[in-house]
Order: sequence, then C-alpha cells, then structure tokens
Amino acid sequence: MSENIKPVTIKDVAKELGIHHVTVSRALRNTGSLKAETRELIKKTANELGYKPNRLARNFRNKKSDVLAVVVPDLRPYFFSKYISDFIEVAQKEGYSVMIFQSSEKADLEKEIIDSLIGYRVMGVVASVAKDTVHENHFDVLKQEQIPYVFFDRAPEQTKASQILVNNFQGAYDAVTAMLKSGKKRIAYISTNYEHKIFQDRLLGYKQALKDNGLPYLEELVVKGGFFMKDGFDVTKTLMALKEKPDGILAVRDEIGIGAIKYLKENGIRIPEDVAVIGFDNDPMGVACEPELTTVDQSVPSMVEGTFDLLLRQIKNNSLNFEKKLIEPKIIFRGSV
Amino acid sequence: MSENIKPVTIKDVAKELGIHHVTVSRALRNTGSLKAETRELIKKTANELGYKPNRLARNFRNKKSDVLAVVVPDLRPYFFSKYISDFIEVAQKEGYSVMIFQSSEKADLEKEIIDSLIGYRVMGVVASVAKDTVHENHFDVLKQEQIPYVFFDRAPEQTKASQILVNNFQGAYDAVTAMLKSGKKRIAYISTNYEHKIFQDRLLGYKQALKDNGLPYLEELVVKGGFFMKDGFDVTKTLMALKEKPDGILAVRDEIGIGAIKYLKENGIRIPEDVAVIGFDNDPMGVACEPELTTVDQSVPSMVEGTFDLLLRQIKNNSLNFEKKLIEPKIIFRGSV
DNA sequence: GTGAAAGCGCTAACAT
DNA sequence: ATGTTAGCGCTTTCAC
Repeated sequence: MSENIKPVTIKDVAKELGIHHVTVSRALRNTGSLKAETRELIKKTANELGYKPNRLARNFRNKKSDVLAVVVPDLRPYFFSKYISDFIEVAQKEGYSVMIFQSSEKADLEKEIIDSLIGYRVMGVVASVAKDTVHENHFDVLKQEQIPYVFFDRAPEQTKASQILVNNFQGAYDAVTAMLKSGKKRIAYISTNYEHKIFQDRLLGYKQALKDNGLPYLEELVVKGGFFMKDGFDVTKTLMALKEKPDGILAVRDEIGIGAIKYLKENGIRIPEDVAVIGFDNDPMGVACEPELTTVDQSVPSMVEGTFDLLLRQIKNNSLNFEKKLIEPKIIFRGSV
Repeated sequence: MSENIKPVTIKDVAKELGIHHVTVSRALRNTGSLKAETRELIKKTANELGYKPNRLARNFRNKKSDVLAVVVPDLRPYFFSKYISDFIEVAQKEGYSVMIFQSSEKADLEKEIIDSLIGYRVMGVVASVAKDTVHENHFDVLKQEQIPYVFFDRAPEQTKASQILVNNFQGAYDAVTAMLKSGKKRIAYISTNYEHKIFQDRLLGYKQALKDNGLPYLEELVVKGGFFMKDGFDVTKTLMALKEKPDGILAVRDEIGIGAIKYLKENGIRIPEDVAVIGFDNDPMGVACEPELTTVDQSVPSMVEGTFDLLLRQIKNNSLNFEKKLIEPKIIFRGSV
C-alpha cells in the first residue's frame, strides 16, 4: 500500500511563484492579457513542477468533455476496425480523445451505453447500430440532450440524425453489372439476416441490375445466412445444390464471399470460369485467398472524413443536423470475376 | 442555433420532492440509510425527470474516473483488434469505460498520449508499445502518478511495470520442432525489423530448436522485413533465390506467412510438400488462404483475462505491481505444415 | 496586467 | 433517517 501523492494543481504553481492561481490558469491557456515574461515563467515553473492539467476538473467546469464516442456492434470485422482506426487518428489530430463501446449486436446494451455516454457529456457520438436496432429509437435521447451524433454504415430506419453511407444500391448494381458483362447469366445474392437498410439497398441494386439487363429475379438465387466465412461456405453449398446453379455470386461481405470461394474450390468449381464471386468491404482477407476476391470498396477514409464533417459542423454550430451523405463505392477488380 | 437545455441534476430531483439533494445522492447510489420507500420514490422521480448522473462531476469529485485506457500502435492488425474487442467487453462488464489511443508506431505521440491520460485520471492503462519504444521510458510518469499500468505483447525493455506475454520462446520452439518432425531440414525465419523482446524471444526459440535437433544456425536463413503481407512476399523471394533453399518458414506474423505462401504458390512451389509455413497470431486471414496457415495462437482471451487480473489487483489494492505473466502458446495445425 | 469571488454537480464527514 | 457544510480544480466575471 503506497502513500497517495497529490497531483500538482494550478494553486501549487501559483504558490510557488507567489501569484494568484487564476493568473496561472490564464497563462497556461494562452488567454487573458498578461506580460509575456510572466506567462513564460509560469509555463516553465508548471513544467518543472510536473503540472498536468486536471481534465476532470476542466471538463466538469466547462460542462463538456473533449471526448468523442464511437459505438459499434463489434470491433473485429475489418470494416469496423479500419473505420475506428482512421477515426481515432483524425480525432487525435483534432484534439479529441475517443471512447469506444461495443454493443455486441445487442440493442439493450446499446441503450445502456448511450446513457453512459450522456453521463460523460461527450461532445459527439458516432454509431453503427446493432443487428436488432432497426425500428428502435433509443438514440433519440441524444437529441434531447443536444449531443450531436452521426450514424455510419448501419442506422436505425426512422432516424432523424445525420448519417453517412456508401451508395449501396450502386455498389451492388455495379457488381452485378460487372459479372453480367463478363458473360455471367445467373447471379446469386448472399446476404445476412440483418435488416438494415444497407442490406436492403444492396438487394435493390442487385434487382435493378438484373432488370436493366433483361434478366428475371429468381427467389431461389437470393439466400440469407450469418455474418461470417463459415456462413458463406454453408449457404454456397445450398446454392450449388440447385438444379440450375448460379454462375456468379454477390456477397454482402467479403468474409462471406471468401466462404463461398472456399466451398467452390473444395468442390472443384473453377473461379471465375464456372462461378464468379464479388464481395463488399475491401477486407485484406480478400487478398489472402486465391483467386483474390473482387470487392466493392466502401472507401473508409472518405467515410471518416465525411463523418467528421457532419459531426464537427454540429459541434461548432452548437446545433443538430439531419443530413445524409452518400459516398460512391468503387469496385476493386481482382481475380474472382 | 438551438437554445441550451440544462441537464437535470440531483438538486432538481430534490426540489421536485422537497427534500435535500444529498438524500437524492444517497438514494441513487444505494448508500447511507434511508427509508426504502423514500429511496424508491426518489429513484422513480429521477427516472421520470430524465436524470442522468453527471459523471464529469462525480469523477471530478472522486478524483478518479471509471475509465481504463488502452494504447496500441495500430488498431487494425487482427491481434490488436481482437485484444481490444475482448478487453472492452470485459471492461464494460466490470463497469469501466474504455478510451483507445493509437500511437501509430510513434514514440513521441505515445508520450503525448500518456500526458493526456494522466489528465483524465484514468484508473488504469494497458499498452502495447510503438516500434521505437524499446529503450525509452516515457511510461514511467504513470508510476509517478500512481496510475496502474500493464504492458501486453510489446513492452519497453527496462520497464518496471507488470506485463503479460505469450511464451514466445516456446511458441517459436514448438513451431520449428513441428516442421522438423514433419521431415523439414532447412527452416528459415522471417521477422520484422522491430526490436521488441517478443521478436527476440521468438528468434531464441528458433535457434534453440535447431540446436536441440543438431541443426546449424544459418544467418542466410534469417531475414527481416516489414510488418505486412507484401513484406512476407518480398522476403520469401529473397529466401527462395538462395542456392540452398529452405524447406520450411517460420514467420513472426500470420500476414507475413501468408505473403510467403502467396509467393511460393505463384512460383509453383508446393505447400507443405516443398516448403512448410507457420505464422503467429491465429489471424482468421490464415483460414482464407490455401492451404490454410498453421499458426502459433496467442490465446487472446487468456491474455485479456490476465491483463485484468494484473490491472484490477493494482487498482483495488491501490498499489503498483511489477509482475510478469506468461501465457503458454498453442500451435493450431492447419494445412501449411 | 493581475486579483478576488463565485460556482459547476457531486459526495464525505459531520450534524441533528 | 435526513439535513448541513464544505470543497474537489478549474474558469468566468467582475473589480482594481
């Protein structure tokens, strides 16, 4: 059990110099008017004494923290870890710290997290919602509390907050079109059983591309499964058991697409000659497999940039927005088409 | 510009009920002695009024936050994102919030981060250090400030803090032994140019395994490169240009190992018949490639559990420890050996 | 250019 | 079982 050392405060610095602590405060924050030499002396002394501003006190006094919060279902999928990594980098540069919360795809945990966030008086919230947060509206309390927030990727359906998404319709449309152009005629679509708009939009893009190319929409070619590689593997098995097999697969996630590739290869089906595959996310995992996976890239850096634009504007204007940004996706062609 | 709404405080709740705010505080925290019915009434009222405890005030008053900080070089590598994901999950369960910081492998940024952390009066810090933080000691201020901290995976060399690592020596030793057992005779070793002990230990394990099997240590088979897939690819090219080529490769990261596999396959070299490959980290990417990559698993869940053990003990005893924990690694055999 | 006073929302310690 | 007092470290406002 060690004795408790008291951190150095501005009063300690003030006492050391025989001046008032408010003067120290002013000096350290570069506000007010004081003699340049006093300011320098104070800074030097503060430094020597090992003064570290108490942000708890400062934030409390200012009634706001310099913290941004990010809420995601799960940190591990590459799309999220890449997004958060980029987000933190920008945030640190802008002088914010970042708290990360995981909902583990559970709406009720998400709710608790939001309450907690409000308690911390975070300056802004960025969220991608849980599996079941589709018709829920537990984010609305943030609006009541005047805390700016932005959804990225996944948003509740009826939200009245700003959001930033990839043009998922276009991404799917382009992916299907690409396979059609390479001569494919029966494109299957593998989705998750999540009901977020982003997945619906991808389905719509898929349908529209078929339609615009005079192809029928066939229920049997549209299947749903889980979120991971194994799920893609299983669901592809179902697809390839069809009497009339697909010759192309669009998967809503790269991991699912890789699962598809694994099934196809294990069963001697050539890619892309027999079946082409395209995924979503530009996960580096897609480069590990063979053939490398063609993918719809969501341009995470632009997405983060857009998020900050939406968020900081609200913070700086002290007002909440309801704005929607669309990022145009880009297909990265590799070996699977 | 919207008007500013004042958050509900305990005083508001108190006024509503015509009682003292301290009573409200006690009721809400389940401390002190008060009539059960008063307590319930207060809680109900607080809820109705939409009271959210101001953690800024509470933490300030208590001179400590309920925040744990994690500092990593980069969030994206699977090992880190998995670790942090697990860490946050446990932290949330224990009632802590988590701030994440990225050093981007830069020691000076790390230094700034630490100062910032101290300002937040975080309860504890968990860190894996930057590329250049080998002989540096900028984490020592945490000790001065009496903030418990634990290193995981990468630690500064002369640190006087608790740390948790995989037994890297053993992991490498076992990996080499496994290849030798499968009949390999010339095992190469691909590392990064980072100088952390974990990489040195892996090299020692590699050397010892050779020695124990009567094999010579050959400088030409030990190469260094970058951190990523591309680097593994490039360095393998060098290795395979040797007059006497290796028939086994131990890579210090799965991504590097996958780069090796990609080079080998592109050049018609069979895996594992001609060359076996083993990586470190149990990155799911290793399942995407073909053959699937055999890997040394670091058991992230045990590592997180161990971290919390080391950290919470210090927090609860209000004392700093200097303890070292080793997790035993486990080889996960897949197709590349 | 500097000092003094006041208060943010909360809780520990001491009343009653 | 409840109330009163005081103060955490900082910054805004007003005074000199």
